[in-house]
Amino acid sequence: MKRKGPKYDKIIDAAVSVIAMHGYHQSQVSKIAKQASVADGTIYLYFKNKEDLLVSVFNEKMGSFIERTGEELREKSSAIEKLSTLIDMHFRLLDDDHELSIVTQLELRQTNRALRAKIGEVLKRYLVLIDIILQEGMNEGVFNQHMDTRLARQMIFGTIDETATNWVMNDHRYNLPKLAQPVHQMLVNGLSNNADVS
Amino acid sequence: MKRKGPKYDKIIDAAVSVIAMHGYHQSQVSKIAKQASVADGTIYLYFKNKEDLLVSVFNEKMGSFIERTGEELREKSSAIEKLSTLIDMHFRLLDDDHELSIVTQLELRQTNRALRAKIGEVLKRYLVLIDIILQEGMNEGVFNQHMDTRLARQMIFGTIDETATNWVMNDHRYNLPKLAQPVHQMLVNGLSNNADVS
Amino acid sequence: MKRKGPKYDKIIDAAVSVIAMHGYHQSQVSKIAKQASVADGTIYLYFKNKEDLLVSVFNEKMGSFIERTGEELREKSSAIEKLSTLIDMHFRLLDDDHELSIVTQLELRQTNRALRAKIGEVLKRYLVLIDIILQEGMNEGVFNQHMDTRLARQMIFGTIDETATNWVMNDHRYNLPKLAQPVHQMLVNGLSNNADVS
Amino acid sequence: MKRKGPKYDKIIDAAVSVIAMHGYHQSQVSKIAKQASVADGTIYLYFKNKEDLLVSVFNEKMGSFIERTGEELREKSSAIEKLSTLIDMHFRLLDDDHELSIVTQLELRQTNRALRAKIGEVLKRYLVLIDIILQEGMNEGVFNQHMDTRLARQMIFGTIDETATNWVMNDHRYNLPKLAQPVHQMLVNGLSNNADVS
DNA sequence: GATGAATGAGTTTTCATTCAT
DNA sequence: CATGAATGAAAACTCATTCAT
Repeated sequence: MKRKGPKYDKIIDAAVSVIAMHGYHQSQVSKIAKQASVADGTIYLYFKNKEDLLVSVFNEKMGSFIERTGEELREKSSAIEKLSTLIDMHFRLLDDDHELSIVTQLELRQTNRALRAKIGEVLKRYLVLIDIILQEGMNEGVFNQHMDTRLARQMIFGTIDETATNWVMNDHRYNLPKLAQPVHQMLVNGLSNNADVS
Repeated sequence: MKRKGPKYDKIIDAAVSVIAMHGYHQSQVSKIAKQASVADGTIYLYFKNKEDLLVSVFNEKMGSFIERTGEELREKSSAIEKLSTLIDMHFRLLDDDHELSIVTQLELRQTNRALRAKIGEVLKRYLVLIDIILQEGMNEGVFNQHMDTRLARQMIFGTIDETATNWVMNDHRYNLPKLAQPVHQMLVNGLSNNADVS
Repeated sequence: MKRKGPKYDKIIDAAVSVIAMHGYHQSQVSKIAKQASVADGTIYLYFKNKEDLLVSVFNEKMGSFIERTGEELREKSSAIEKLSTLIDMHFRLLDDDHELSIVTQLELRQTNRALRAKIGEVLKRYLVLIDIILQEGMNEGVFNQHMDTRLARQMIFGTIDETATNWVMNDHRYNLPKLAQPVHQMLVNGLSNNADVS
Repeated sequence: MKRKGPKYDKIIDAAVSVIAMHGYHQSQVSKIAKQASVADGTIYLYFKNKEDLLVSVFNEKMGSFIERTGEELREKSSAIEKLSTLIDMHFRLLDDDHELSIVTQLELRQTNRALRAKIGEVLKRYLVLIDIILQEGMNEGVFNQHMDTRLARQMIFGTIDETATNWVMNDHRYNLPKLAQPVHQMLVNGLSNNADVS
């Protein structure tokens, strides 16, 4: 099981392309192999099976993103800034690669529970970043110290994810990164009409 | 295509049961038929095809829920109360039928885009309810009058949905309806440490 | 098993219509029943099963034709005249009812061997008429007395049938009865350049 | 879609065998695959679908026959000889492969119109051979120059086909090739009692 | 007699994976 | 390392026929 090499990357990229173009259910291994200019059997030299390939797609693309995000966050001093950065980077990641956005927001969701469980494993590292921000904000005193952090995390992730998914389902018709700031503001201040804080 | 009768309901309920128990991809028509104690062919007297059955499952269960919710909201006088009611009813619907919650939060998502598009049609009527609440709250002056209502709707739905999905993925281990109040509070006031608590 | 009554005829006619319009493989019992304005089950009061219905269609339509032809032939005095009459009546039968021509020449052939065997039974009575003409012509001395009558019968029937089938496959675009005379001439004199013309 | 290779031929031959033995409607793909000693899926490496396989059966068997016949005819100098050769080769083809004769004369006819249309395409090349003979005979002056060549072609083909079909339906009980000469004689001279010419 | 709701057997085709070369 | 031909399991849907009313 080679996990590196030029063909490994070619297969990953081919998978994103094919899934984005033809949809998850029309993305046969043979189609991905042809797009990657390798033989069907070659895919099995690099991936245990199709599920492993799909998890790897998510892992490769999101894994490095999560790391970069973590690094970026460390450079910000306040929780408010960190949350803003997280949303901004998330939206820009998807805007920078529309194919990837289709794959992660739409296609990779129509998979069986086992695959989504493994994807969930990767996502956990992202959710940890959110938890850290929340904790920090509460320590700083800028976030409500009585809130349920699990709920807060679900609100943050659910809002970002729903916003991104709607953008993809609307064929990327509007500018997603521009929404980072208002989304951030809304998460921090909620719906209510209070004196602005952000 | 008979759309009523005792067998119609029996098949709908059997589909929910089978999908919740065995998962979407292991829910063959013959399995649903057996669970409903009808012949395979009988299903096709009531539904055009398997996709039609699945859409109908969602429609039957969510359609009446959306109506009931709309009626309930009309009895509440403020946007705050209405939002609170919406979240509460949503969580109680899922808590009242754990099988249904598995089906709507997990299994019915791993379907092709065509099916999800039809499910989306039904959901739109739910999102309209949210929009009405938002508009009302802005008119009342309790919601921020400068906010992007589309984003606000995505925050509300995304948060509710993510919260519900996490609850299902944690095997309904904790009490979901109890989360309605804190979720509502968080949506209204955001993460920030405001003095006031709605 | 009622073999008479107004519904019997209505079902037979409905079958011809439906088969001509939708083709053999799209002619379900329920479609024929609807066209005949009876319930599906009613068909089974008049016919043992679908095969029995189809054989009856052929029988009803061809049976009386064969009888009429036999009577007509008896009024002709020479074998030449009789052959001419046979071809003429055959072509006019099909021309008088285009739906029937589609059913007998195209649709009823794509059936299983059992059904075609039963249709063959009906046809035998027609072939007997041909045999009688041949025998008579040989006795009269106008037909070649050394010929194999089975072959002659196959030539006559094969030619008539092939001519009719081609006409149907060409959407009845030309006048079939007009071909009776030249077909007759060709069967009697063959391809060769004889001086005499019957 | 590989169209050559040893398995291609094995599948074609297996199809003829299975159809001849079990009949068209009892010739499932899996039965043909088993007979050919390949997996079911292998058939779809060589044929687009079952219909494509069946058309290919006809094409492979009749296509080369039509070519051989065309070549043979070119070596004959007179239309009379050519017609004689055509009939003779046709009957010998069927007599050489009884299984094939069952398939082409009986089983392949009980197919839907789409399939028969494609088979008709192949047959057209055979009918062209007949047309050439007819034209030549008319030019030579041995065939009636006033005859309708389309009718003549239908008489020739209808007679040959009907003769062959009857032979198959009589379980090949008599010698078909021996009938070539009398059939030829009858086509040329017709039924009438003229001085022999052939 | 007439109805029509219900039955349930039966088949083509796809595609992830293997393994001989 | 790489290939790609071959494998074979698995499932939605149709429709002739029945029988309780």
